[in-house]
Amino acid sequence: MPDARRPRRDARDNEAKLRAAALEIFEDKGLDASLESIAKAAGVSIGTLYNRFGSREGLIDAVIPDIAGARLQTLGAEVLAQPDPKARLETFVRGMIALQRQDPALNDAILRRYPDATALIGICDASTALGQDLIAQAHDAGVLAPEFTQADLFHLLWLAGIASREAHAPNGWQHTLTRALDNAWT
Amino acid sequence: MPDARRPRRDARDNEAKLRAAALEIFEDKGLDASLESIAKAAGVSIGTLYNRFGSREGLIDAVIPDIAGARLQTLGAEVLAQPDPKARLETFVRGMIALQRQDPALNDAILRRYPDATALIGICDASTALGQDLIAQAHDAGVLAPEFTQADLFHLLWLAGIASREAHAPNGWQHTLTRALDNAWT
DNA sequence: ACTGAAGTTGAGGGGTACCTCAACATGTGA
DNA sequence: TCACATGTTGAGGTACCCCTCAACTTCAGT
Repeated sequence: MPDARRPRRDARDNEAKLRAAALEIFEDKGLDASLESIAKAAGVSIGTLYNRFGSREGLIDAVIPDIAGARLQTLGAEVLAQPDPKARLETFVRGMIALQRQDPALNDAILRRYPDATALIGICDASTALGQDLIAQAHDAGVLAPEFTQADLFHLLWLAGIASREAHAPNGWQHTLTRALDNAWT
Repeated sequence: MPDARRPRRDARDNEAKLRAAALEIFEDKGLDASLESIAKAAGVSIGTLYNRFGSREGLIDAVIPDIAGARLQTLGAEVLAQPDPKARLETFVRGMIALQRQDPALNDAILRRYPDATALIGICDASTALGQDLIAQAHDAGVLAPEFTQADLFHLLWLAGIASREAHAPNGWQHTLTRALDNAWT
């Protein structure tokens, strides 16, 4: 009787191949990339993808939280390295927009397009919490207008997210969004 | 021999039914609505739709320019009724955003998602030209920061457009965008 | 080597949408 | 009335994509 607890080696190999292919394709095309294209890129059948990960959300959660967590942690460190609340909030906003622009997968994550990818959502919630902290600190320091709330921050990043998703996006919209932030400092 | 120049009555009737259905569905779902759903709503086969209009662009051009032209003309009149360049530009921006929000078809038009719908594009170009005039007048009057260019106006309205297209859009993003405009007055 | 559990496969059923075209229907002038 | 130009129809081909499952293959313990 085979050991019921360890997966077979071919299963582990296929899982690894699928993870690698999924990471590449998700980062290139976004989290709504065709699962069949991922299976094909992994050199494995679509049935195996479903065997290993169960669903798109399962695959997302197996692949994206690591990279998303690392990126957000890096940004968090940059933010904390700033000398004052204003610089911290500004670094956070610009950093988030940059992440959204350069990585369709992370952008979809931040937009919460797959709410059932619970591990990923958890990481995004952490970044939202960081944003709220930074808003509160800026308010406490008196450098941010009281009318600029966490909802405004949310809308700013949400706009950046959907703008980033547009294939034929014009350049320069970031300027328009950060202008909105510029207007909020006291 | 039948008169070669006048279409048959059933053809005209079907065309009218298709126009009515297309207008309703385009305004409800946007210009990318399923053509089959339009044919079905018109009580006509999909083949007839293609017979009468040739393509999605043909149907769009047969149906949308009228309504789009009327709406933009109304907005233009409102704009001209304003007493000063600043109020005119602000009325224009808020009016455009309102149009984009309330009518998915007009929004798709303004985003130029169907560049081959030439009649419609012509009308949108006219509204762009109006925007440019208003920017220039505001600059001349010295009420608008020189750094706020027509490109900024374009980005503002483009962001409003793509935000309006999101089905699960949060409310309040308009505030974020108009904050960007607020920041541009001298 | 053998065997049974574990794993893989990919055709196939379901769905959406586009567009075509051969067969059929009808309006209209003579 | 009738012929035929004009017009309608919708099944069917194409192209995506999702997800399943019965048949097949392979791993690994004995």
